[in-house]
Amino acid sequence: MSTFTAPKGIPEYYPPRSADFLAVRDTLADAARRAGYGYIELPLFEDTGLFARGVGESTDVVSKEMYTFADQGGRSITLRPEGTAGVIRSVIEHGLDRGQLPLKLYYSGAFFRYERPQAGRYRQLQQLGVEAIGVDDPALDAEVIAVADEGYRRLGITGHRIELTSLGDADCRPEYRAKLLEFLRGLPLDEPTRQRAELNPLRVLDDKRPEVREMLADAPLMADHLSAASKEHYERVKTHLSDLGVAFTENPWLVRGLDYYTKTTFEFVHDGLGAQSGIGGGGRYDGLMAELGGAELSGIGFGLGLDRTLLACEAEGVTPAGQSRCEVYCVPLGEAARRHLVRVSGDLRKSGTRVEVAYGGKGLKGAMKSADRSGARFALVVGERDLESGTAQLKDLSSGEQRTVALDGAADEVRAALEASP
RNA sequence: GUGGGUGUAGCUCAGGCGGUAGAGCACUGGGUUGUGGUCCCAGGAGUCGCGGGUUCGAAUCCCGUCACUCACCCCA
Repeated sequence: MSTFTAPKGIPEYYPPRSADFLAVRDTLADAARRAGYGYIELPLFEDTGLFARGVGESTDVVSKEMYTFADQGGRSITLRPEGTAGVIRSVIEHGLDRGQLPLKLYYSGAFFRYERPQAGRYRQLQQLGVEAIGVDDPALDAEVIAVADEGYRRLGITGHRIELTSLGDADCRPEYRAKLLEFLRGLPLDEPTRQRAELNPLRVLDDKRPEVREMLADAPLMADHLSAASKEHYERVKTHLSDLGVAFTENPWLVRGLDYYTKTTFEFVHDGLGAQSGIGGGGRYDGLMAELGGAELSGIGFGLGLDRTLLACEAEGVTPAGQSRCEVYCVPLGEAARRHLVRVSGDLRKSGTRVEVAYGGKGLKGAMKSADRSGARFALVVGERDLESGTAQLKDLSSGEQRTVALDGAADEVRAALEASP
């Protein structure tokens, strides 16, 4: 065992798996870009107050899961536990909402939560998120959900499902919330759950313990208490999703851990990751912008867990990283041959060909083995006899066929061979 | 914060009635003086998590400790 180990609960990705991880990020980002979302790069840490205010003091995330510390100047700093608060802060700070709306942004990177790690749950997690700000149009809600669905589709996974509900708005939520709280107070709940109910009764609905679920069977649901406007909004989201061909299931028990969500709320779930089945989630937030000192604008967005999405891919046997790392593997025998092949490899790379060279004192047999493992389609071999005749051996690694080509035109021969057999 | 499981080679693991370690994969070399994928042979590689105890002797039994892991709460 080495002297130093990685901090607890942090996944590390290295070859070959890191290629799939990168492909997950790239593919999901591509889906966002194709729908018109522009990239925003944000700090990994913010003023602690931003999350306390934006995410909500009553959430577990803020109350017990934040990495908070004082910097050299005595400021209270927190490693970001989620993405939306930072995006909104930046939008307000730079007046990004003063142009055409909706403002459509996406971000990707690391987030931090101090929790006990388990399968698919890490202290440093990777997310890709999207925010569409300034327009409260149900069609936009549908677009956001469709972007995630499209990303998953492009990755090649099929085992995910979309759970959808509405959390209501400022007109109907308070009334429902009071009703739910009243119901919960009549239940023989344990003390921590009781406290959670007082803080935010909605979150109790998410409890997974069977005995609690049983007690909750007759709980009042938001879906039955939506205002006319909220209901209309929700119905139109569903209609647009159907028009987009995005399948979803309604789950009236769905609640989210972050306080700012209103109206449309959704979660992407996948079986086969272990107990943590959520691979992404999001929703609309009506009051967040104003809460953080901005205009009275609503927004909608999602956060997709890259680590968990990779696990989902692996559970389905999907490998997002398509192309092999190498197309041509150069095998020089001796220093003189190496000099020629290094030159050829440079030539090939300049034209965009993925090429590797056998370095060090590797024997021919060992070099050919490396060629095989590299996934290359061709090996280009140059030895003493080739140098004398100014030739190289171009071998097709799948068929085993080998032919002699001129060393001078080797790069062109390789390019032609790659074109001829795609 | 609570509960279960596991710590032996780079990786996945076997061994475990106490007698100072094994397999497969990977890596290196050879069988093939210049040709990979299959096969055969050989090689390098481990303070058996750490500390203490019992014992002539501990990877094995006992105690402690740390780490990892799964699950609860909660979340991506």
